[in-house]
Amino acid sequence: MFSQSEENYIKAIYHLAVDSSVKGISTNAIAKKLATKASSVTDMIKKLSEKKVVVYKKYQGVTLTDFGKKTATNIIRKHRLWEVFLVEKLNFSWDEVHEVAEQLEHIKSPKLINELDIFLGFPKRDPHGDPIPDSEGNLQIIEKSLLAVLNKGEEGICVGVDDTSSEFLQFLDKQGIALGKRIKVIEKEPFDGSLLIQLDDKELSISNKIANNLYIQQ
Amino acid sequence: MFSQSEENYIKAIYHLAVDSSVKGISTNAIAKKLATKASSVTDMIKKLSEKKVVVYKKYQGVTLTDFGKKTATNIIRKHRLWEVFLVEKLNFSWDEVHEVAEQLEHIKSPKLINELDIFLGFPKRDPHGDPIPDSEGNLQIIEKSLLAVLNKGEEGICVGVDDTSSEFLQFLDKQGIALGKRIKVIEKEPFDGSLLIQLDDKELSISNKIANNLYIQQ
DNA sequence: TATAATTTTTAGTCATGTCTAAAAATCATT
DNA sequence: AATGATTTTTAGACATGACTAAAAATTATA
Repeated sequence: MFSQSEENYIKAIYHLAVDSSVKGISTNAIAKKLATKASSVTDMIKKLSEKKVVVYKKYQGVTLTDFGKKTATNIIRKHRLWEVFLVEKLNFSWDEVHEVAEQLEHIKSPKLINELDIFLGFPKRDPHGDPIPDSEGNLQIIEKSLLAVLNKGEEGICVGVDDTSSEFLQFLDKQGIALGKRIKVIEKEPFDGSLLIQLDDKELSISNKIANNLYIQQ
Repeated sequence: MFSQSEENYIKAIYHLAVDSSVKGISTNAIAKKLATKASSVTDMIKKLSEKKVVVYKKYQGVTLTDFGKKTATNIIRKHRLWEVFLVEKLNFSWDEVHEVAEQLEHIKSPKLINELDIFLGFPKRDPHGDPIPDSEGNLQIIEKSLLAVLNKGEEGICVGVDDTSSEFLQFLDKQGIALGKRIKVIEKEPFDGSLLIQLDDKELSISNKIANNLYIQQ
């Protein structure tokens, strides 16, 4: 069993490893992600290393063991299932769920999470479009691309977001952009990278920054 | 905001105060309830006293302030709503809910608990028959009596249990005794206080110990 | 390849919440 | 009221997880 603190470190290391694709995750990167100090990270890493969650060599960064990865995906599974519950059953909007799911993900009860999965009908994605690992910790990989890489005339379905800040998610709500929506690139502005897109029956101009935070499945 | 530990102490003091009806709750009683040592209790009590949750005078025991009582009923509200959720939505049996609800009750999110209340249809009782406080912390008092005090020929509806141990609850399940069931006393055995009761269409003999842990509404 | 800059680790401290052992206060008994 | 038993508190220690400041190692730069 892991403490909440340990679980937060495991999750942070997993996420950093996934989207940095570097072997060793640096102490500083973890510290930044968890808004803590590098010295605290070193301490925790030593403990996680003793518990066989990570492989650690001084000054070399850390890597999750298979056991560590499994632990991480289990926490992520819980986090994402709770997010689905909050949005679908308790009327949370997608920008409100994260903070509460951060707490709920630490509840210890295998029965709880499996029954929740059943109750929700085995959802495959969380409200931000991220895949939910199965109870074995397997996570389906989704081929997706940033809206920003589409060329004029191409289109796709909105399947996820990169940035999950409240500001961004509320902006998307306001513009009517949601998971499952079909988006077509009408025009690409070379000057600032902004896009003119078609959404439902209306045309909409969105900045390059927005287009770099929206995932599309073609 | 209170830590989980603080919340557990507040809840323990509240429960002890309710069913002991003595002014000051003793250090030893709290220690026993929380399976901790008296010295730890003294330490925590000092902290809670500084936070205006309890009134404390050395060697005199503690009493919850109004603020403390409100805090306690709020935690109990969360605990019992989660119990309802687990039983009604996630197929938990009433002897399985306590441990998980002990964890869930510490989740901090007013929206979460109010939406959960709505989602469950504003339940008035938890799976053990205990009343659920409203969002103001008000708790309806239910006039109920122990099955053991009924006389021969009297009857009532099962509205709650005193003992909530797995053994007891599983025993009740096995015997077909559940909340809402009508129970009639057919015979009272003076020798050992056991009862012959009518439940549905069958007669059943139960011990005095059982009868002293079942609440009836006449 | 030295030196500077950065990163990482170590050493020591602190807060929380626990414990044991001993001292102090209260309660019970005669 | 005095003695003994019990309860409660105090004092000091420990584990967890955080921090600061300084030392050590690595990386970057000249």
